[in-house]
Amino acid sequence: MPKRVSAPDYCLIARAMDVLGEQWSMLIVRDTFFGVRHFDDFQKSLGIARNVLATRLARLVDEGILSRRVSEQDRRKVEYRLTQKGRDLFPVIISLSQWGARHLRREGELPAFALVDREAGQPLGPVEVRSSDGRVLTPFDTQIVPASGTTEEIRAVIPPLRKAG
Amino acid sequence: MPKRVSAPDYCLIARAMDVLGEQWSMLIVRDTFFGVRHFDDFQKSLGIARNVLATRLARLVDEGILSRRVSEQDRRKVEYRLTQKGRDLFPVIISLSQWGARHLRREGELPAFALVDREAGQPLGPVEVRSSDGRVLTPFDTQIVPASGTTEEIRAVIPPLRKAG
DNA sequence: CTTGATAAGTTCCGTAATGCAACTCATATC
DNA sequence: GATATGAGTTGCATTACGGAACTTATCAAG
Repeated sequence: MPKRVSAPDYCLIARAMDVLGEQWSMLIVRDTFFGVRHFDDFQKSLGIARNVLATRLARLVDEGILSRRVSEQDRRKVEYRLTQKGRDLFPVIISLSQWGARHLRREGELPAFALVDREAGQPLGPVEVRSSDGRVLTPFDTQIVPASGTTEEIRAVIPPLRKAG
Repeated sequence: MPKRVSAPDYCLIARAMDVLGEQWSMLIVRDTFFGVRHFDDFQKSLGIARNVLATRLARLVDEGILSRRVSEQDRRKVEYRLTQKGRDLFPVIISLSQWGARHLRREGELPAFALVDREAGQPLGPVEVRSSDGRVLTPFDTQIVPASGTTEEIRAVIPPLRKAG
């Protein structure tokens, strides 16, 4: 019975982090995006303890992010794959990786691998937050509102963020 | 001296999760996006233990994601704010929240709050991964390549992902 | 200028999670 | 049959977390 991190009752980010915020979970998902399928490969790729890996994989399967199936060709092997729910984490993984590339790269360091668009063979564009009509938004361009309000009510509720800081 | 989760030496996602994968860190960042500034407010909002909160805030400041300054008006108060590095997590936070909205909402459940575009008062569009020329990409439309290769070399390196599964 | 309240942490300690190595168990290979 | 492989378990030492009480600095009131 794993300890749950927060009170994920109201906020969807909290609820998402309840699963993905467990140590190693996001990196296991990343590995599956990059084609890792098998227990021992995850273990070697991440250097994670085997018991913890077993716990994490079970949870990710339980949450419907990964599927688990025994290989037909070799019934010793178990294959973990992303479900659609798991694949929908694509923007999360890519935006994390792009944030890392912008802010965590040591001076002069070049990445060993890149993810490219298969069609053009080009690097991906930056993942951006947009309005429903396509304008790129910064945090300052957004505000939180009670979800039940109408648009008119909405604009009055929360004072604009100030850029001070 | 906090324990570091993985070997964050090569992969930028691993390095990002070295900070943000610590329990609570992402939720602290989320709170700052939504205007939380003060120690006790984080504590009440998250229900986190005070010692752990102190550790997390110190680490986030140390990593340059949050800034810490003593209030001019009341020198008892300390203000934590997002730095530019922290604000650049916007797409990560929003894509996480959208993933949660798609996959973690209980039946019939409506969110209490929504983030809207300030100008139009409308909900945000979905955060998407795009090619450099703007096409929306799924995981199947991408592949990993050694970063030093040319475009021509690149396309031969890794066999296309199969949609089987 | 003492008293009381507030804000931001710290300290202490019991409980829970992690890391590590060795072990099991089923299946495949020689 | 003997050995190897893959996917986990088990047991135990180490580390991190949760909770409550405590400290320190500052402010506001009388």
